[in-house]
Amino acid sequence: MSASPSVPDKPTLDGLEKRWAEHWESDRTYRFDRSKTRDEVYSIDTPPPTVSGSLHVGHVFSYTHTDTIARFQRMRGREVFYPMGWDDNGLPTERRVQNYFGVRCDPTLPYDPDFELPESPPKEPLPIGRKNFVELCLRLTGEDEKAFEELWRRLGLSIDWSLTYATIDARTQRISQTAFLHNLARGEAYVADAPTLWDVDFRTAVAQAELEDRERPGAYHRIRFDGGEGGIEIETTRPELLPACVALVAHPDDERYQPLFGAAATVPLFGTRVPVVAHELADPEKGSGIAMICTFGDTTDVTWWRELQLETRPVLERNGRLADVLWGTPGWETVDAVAAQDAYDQLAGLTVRQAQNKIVELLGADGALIGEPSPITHPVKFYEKGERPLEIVTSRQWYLRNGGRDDDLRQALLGRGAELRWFPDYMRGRYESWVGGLNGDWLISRQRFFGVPFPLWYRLDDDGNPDYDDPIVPDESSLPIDPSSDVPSGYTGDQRGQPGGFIGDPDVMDTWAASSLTPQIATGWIVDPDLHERTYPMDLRPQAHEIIRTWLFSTTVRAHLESNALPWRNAAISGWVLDPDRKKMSKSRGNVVTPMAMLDEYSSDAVRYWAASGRPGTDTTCKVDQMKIGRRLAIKILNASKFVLARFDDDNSLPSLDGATVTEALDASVLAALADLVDDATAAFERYDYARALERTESFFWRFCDDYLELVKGRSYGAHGPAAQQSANTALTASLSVLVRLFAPFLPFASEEVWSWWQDGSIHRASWPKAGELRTLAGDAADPAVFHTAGDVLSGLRKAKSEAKRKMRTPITVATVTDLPDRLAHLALARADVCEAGVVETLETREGSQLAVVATLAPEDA
RNA sequence: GGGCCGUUAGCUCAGUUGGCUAGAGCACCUGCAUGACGCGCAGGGGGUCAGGGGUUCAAGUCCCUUACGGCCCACCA
Repeated sequence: MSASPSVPDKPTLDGLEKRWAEHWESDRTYRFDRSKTRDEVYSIDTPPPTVSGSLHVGHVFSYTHTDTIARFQRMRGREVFYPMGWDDNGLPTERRVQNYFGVRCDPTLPYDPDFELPESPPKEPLPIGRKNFVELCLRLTGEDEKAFEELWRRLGLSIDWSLTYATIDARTQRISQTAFLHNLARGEAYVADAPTLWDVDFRTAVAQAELEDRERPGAYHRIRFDGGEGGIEIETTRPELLPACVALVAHPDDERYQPLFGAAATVPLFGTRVPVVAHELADPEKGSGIAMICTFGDTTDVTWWRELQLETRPVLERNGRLADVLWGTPGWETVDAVAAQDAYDQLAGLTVRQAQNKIVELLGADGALIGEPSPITHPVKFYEKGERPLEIVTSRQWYLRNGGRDDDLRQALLGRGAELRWFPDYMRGRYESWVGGLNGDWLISRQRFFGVPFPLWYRLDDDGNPDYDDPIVPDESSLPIDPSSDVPSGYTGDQRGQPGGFIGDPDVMDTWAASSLTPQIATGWIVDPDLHERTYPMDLRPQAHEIIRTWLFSTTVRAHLESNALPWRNAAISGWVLDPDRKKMSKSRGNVVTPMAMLDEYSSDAVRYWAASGRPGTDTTCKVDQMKIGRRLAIKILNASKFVLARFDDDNSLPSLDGATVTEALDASVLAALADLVDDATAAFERYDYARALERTESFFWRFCDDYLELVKGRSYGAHGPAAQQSANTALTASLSVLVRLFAPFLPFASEEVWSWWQDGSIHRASWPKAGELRTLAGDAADPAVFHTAGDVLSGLRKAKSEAKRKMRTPITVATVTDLPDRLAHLALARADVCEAGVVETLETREGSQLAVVATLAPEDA
């Protein structure tokens, strides 16, 4: 502590971010000390933001929450391991690269090391090889990542930037491929040729976790099949799949259809003979009570097809159009191949939507359509990033066991959810309902390009057909590899694609398959065992609630399979930021404010204040009012600190707190109240309730300024002699030190600024305040009630002046305070300060049932 | 269909084991140049704690129920 603080004449928030961000960087304030051992470390599994565009205010919100926790733990003495990652692989980046550069990936093309982009983007997308495409992805994400880092530094995240990773970098690829090969060796990863949900625009399979329902218009079409007595009428929303019909199904107990079970019906237009079957998933209440099963209209069709062992008649191609079909050939038997072909040829090549219109026309002409289609709206499954409804196609895909088809594993993973500490606790329910509702294993392969390749090759037989059952696996020490350019040992490059040679697996892993390993990636599993040992398993997974079913669950799966343990102990789930007010989104006020613009306008501390006011797990609206309040709070801290410190100069130096005592009851009281605050804020932080810690601290701080500073102002300048002055100054400096440290996790810039006026080193490496030390300084007799009572009485005195519309320094000739005896006793202990602050000449007290203040003001004159 | 969260002042929200007369900020109104702060200070008005029922000496707080808002899961012919 320096003897005379250097306080600026006009404290300001302007320029603090830039100045302190540079200091923290050059001083390595947030650099992780890797000599620390696991028990001394607090490690955070930072969510890697998707790098495909820009960060929005929602990112600022949740990353601030984590940063307050990081700063709290650092001040408590833990060595905080707080890396940043970039989620740059995956579809969003691919889509952006295609649009930005005017290219498309054609994985059959070879790598062109001399490739250069044309001067201007070509009209037709330029086909380029996978490696060239990936290089463009890296170029674009590299630029975004720079902008992201700048924003995070400006916001004041206490990240150690030397630890940054990306989900496409070599380390991630090596770890992802290694983990996959372990899964494969243990039988947890397997390949299957099966119906899967398919996005026809992205032309890739998608996983259950990436689905969402959207309400879409549709229509029930009532269609008559020949069969039974007078035909069988079904209702369907997908008449275009009629050529793919393989059976009709009704509930086994449905008396209307029991006579038909085992009989055959004839599909209109196409003349296919299909069986009538029974299954309990058929709902007698729905439609006509009997449904057609197609390969495949929805996931229930898949269930029926599998459980009833029905035929397969796929009509949909992977591009979402109806395939060519030769009727009368095996699998496409019909009572009239010419008529079937005639009808079908009008559908082939059409999109689903076009085919639906056409078939309605054909059915109408045929007489098989009963009545008009009746419009409905119904939920339809979409890929969360997709634009057209998902279809179901049969394809060869990699799966990872996640409990969806194995109850023992499902129970084990539910157990992991129970073991994890959730903040807020009710978020655990989302995990449980998701795991409980899984209906299949995790489909991890994607027919895309910018991702981690499957590290596998397949042998080609003499006819050039691949053997998928016995892949060629690389040595782990050679990872990462790209099977589309690397060659398996024992082969030469010119054997690629040749009979007797090999091919590489063409797919990449789902983006979640890489990001499910962030705890391993961040801590250097297999690539940096020393770091891993010091930081894993991690302490905290902070994330938003909508990715519990994806990121949180998949990370739990990977750690459970690899290490048979949780990857972290705590999960802090943050809410979302809602649009400020849709109605007010007018052009006048430039509604879509970028985070950087908000930081510019209100200051980083102000924006952090808004973010930290959002309680854990709670969705919060983006309120600039709240930022203004934060800005005022930060300015108030500067000014109050200036007030406290400005009285100390070379002649009147800062009191040392070592061995100091306070002699005045009011001073002891405020320190005791402050000790309670420290307990409260610490307990709140320990349960990840940063919002409560902030609210309590803020609330105390305003009362501290309004009441305590006013009460001791005169005394601290010597109005009651040197001993009383010393007591005030000791309490003032101790309080300031504690309050600024309590604010440090929230307002890192203003608190660091204030700290620098009178302390050495960064406040962010200073120790978190200790209630016990405050209580020792306050002494055993200290009672927070003295401060509270004195403040209440002072308010009463002010009220008298305010109601008389007189200035606050107006003298009061006689003040009479009525109150309960014990409160009068408290008042007596602070009597001189109350009179000083209220400018009271004579103070009389009377016992009563509650506080009342009557004041006679000095006459008004010139 | 199953479950979770919420509903407190005009607005945004505190109110943790039930306990004096339900709080804060914003907005509004009235004042005030005061040894830091006018981006300030002092004060004021404003609430049937969503509705109903119950437990209790005592309920914003616990239980039941209804309504509304949001979310998760399941179903989706």
